[in-house]
Amino acid sequence: MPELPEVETTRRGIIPHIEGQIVHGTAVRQPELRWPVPTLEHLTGQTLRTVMRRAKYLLLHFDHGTLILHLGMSGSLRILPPDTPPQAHDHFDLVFGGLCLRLRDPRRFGAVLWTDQPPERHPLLRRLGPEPLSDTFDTNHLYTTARHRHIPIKALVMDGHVVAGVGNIYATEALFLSGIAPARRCNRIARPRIAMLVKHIKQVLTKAITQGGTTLRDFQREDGRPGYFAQSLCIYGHEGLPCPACGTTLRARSIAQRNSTWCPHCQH
DNA sequence: AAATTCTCCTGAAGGC
DNA sequence: TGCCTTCAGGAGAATT
Repeated sequence: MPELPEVETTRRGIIPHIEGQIVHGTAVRQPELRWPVPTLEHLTGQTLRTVMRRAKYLLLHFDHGTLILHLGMSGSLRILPPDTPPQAHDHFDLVFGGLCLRLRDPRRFGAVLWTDQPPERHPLLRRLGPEPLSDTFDTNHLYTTARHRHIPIKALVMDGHVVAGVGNIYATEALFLSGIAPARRCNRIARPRIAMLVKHIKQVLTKAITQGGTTLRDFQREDGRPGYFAQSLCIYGHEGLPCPACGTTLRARSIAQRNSTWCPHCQH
């Protein structure tokens, strides 16, 4: 499932192919994604200036507005020859000279939206928390937020309004590396431990980006390759297997509607 | 206000 | 072998 590192990997993969290119055409085969896909004929003839990322949203900037893409649970973007026949779940194309940017999303939790406003003002982006890899996401921010909340720390870290783009995989890993149990109430964690958590969130996201993200099932890079961070995961999806640190059998339960793996010996 | 539950969808896995 | 049921999962919307 695409989380921040997968989206960033996708961004870096597509940039060399499409930045500065002129849109020759668009195709919408499935307009019913998470929200209806708008008509995009007005993009024809427009130059794609830059591709940015905010949380798990990709922002394709044109002179008159921004195309906002979200990969949802199962989405991926591919760079393909323009005459490549679409397959099932290939919902959306942006055709440039000599290549095609194609969105595939079997579960259709993804989104394609257009805004002619600065994207940071868009309702979906306006209330997002700081980027986890930016300096504004620091111990102070997470600790002061955590002090006033009464939810499990894992739910707090996965709340995009607290910190943007940390999903289930990387929250699970960062909590393990920090020795904090995912179900622990976030206002009952001492500041030095929150500092460790901030450090490990940045560390695990950064490392995952260098590996091209995590491919569990669906995720593909723009050229069809998988990401290779799955082999670096310490405990995500490893319930029933021994903890890599102490050998205790890893357990899993649902926290805030998300499956959560943890080591009952290492994490408190 | 904050916390919790509901919802969208498909493919995979499990049961019989 | 095959059909039916169950469920994961991002995140906004609805509800408490």
